[in-house]
Amino acid sequence: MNAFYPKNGRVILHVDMNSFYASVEMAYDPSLKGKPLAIAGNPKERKGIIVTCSYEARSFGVKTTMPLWEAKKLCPDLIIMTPNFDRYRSASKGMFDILRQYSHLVEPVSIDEGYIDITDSQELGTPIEIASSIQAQIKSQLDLPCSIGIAPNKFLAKTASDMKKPMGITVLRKRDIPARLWPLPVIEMHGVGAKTAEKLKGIGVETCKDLAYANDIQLKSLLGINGLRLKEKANGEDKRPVDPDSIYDYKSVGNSTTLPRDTTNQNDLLSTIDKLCSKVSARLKQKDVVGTTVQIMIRDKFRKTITRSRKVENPVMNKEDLSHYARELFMKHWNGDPVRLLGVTVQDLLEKGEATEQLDIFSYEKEAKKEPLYDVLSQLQEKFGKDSITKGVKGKDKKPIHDKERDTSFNKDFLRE
DNA sequence: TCTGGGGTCCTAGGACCC
DNA sequence: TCTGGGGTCCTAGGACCC
Repeated sequence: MNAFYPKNGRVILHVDMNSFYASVEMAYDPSLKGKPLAIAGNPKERKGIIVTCSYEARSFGVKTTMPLWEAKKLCPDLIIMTPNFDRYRSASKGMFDILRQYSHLVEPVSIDEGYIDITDSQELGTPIEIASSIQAQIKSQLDLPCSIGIAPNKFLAKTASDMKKPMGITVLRKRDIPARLWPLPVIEMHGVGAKTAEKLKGIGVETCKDLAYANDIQLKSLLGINGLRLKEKANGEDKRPVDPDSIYDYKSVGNSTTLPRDTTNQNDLLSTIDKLCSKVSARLKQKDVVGTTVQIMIRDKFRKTITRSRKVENPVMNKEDLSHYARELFMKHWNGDPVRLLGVTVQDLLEKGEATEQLDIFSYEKEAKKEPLYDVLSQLQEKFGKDSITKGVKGKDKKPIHDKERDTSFNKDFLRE
């Protein structure tokens, strides 16, 4: 029995890579080390915002999501690179491979951060020894810095990893909460943004301590179920398990793009929709999933954004079907104003195997008639009623799609750190 | 001369059903 | 002749995160 582990309860680490994209570029080209570096999109395509920047750049006041021109004003010597996602994905895989050497309970939450449940890893050392070893290994093998939080649950571990950057290791125990969590303003909490912080201020809640003692009824009416969850977290309570399979549980797959300039040209807009559909379709195929809801997104020059979606009778995966629905939605809902951004997303995903299984009982018709599946299905729907066909592929009959054969590589394609 | 792109989760109203 | 109380599904929007 290791005295550093609790008799009951868990030990969770949260590993957070420091300014990940910028650090990967520095590892790739060490001459960049020590210099103000930013990863940003191309301003000529109106994508010139800072995605990540090095600590040297941050010392000039450069921040994530800041427009490039503003960053340059603050830091004229800023080195700017466009993202190399393949490098980041590969570094990410290396990082998670290292984490899995310490426990099989590793849950990636984004390309550059994840949780590890080391409750049953006592033979490897104390929690601090394990964290130090992970940090040292990531540094020596990948030349990348990270911060690690050690705590009895995910929320506290995440909070702890934020407390010391870069290359920090921070323990946050239950008994540390009054001194270390409660003084923080609520906006520092994971899950509290500007809007929620403003609402909370309205009922006199400004610090995490205020939140920890806030009135349940008031919180519920102000923020819904999330208000009560936030209060639990402010009290250091969080029962969510570390789930290694959560990355296989896709809810939606989508792509969007800001156009080089606002346009009302219908041909250009439709061909952009087609391109987005091709990308989404390729990703659906790669994940081997289909979806039953198609959604488009249209943003205008005032950045006002609308989404329009429809449930489709038959699961879509290929780009022709997807384009058909996406174009239809666009033509039905576009008001003719100049468009800044377009997006296409497929939701209500199912494993492809499962969806075809549901349809297999009708396959003799498909074979006999040699017609596209959707035509056959619409006929069957007329014959048997809508429910007889659609029930099996939607709603509660659907199984979550994480029962896949385990692929240990990190394959959720996040774009940002 | 501004504000990207990938997601998740929650809410709320209306349709519809029993 | 004026109307309840469940529930689910669909759609749209919003808050938040990295």
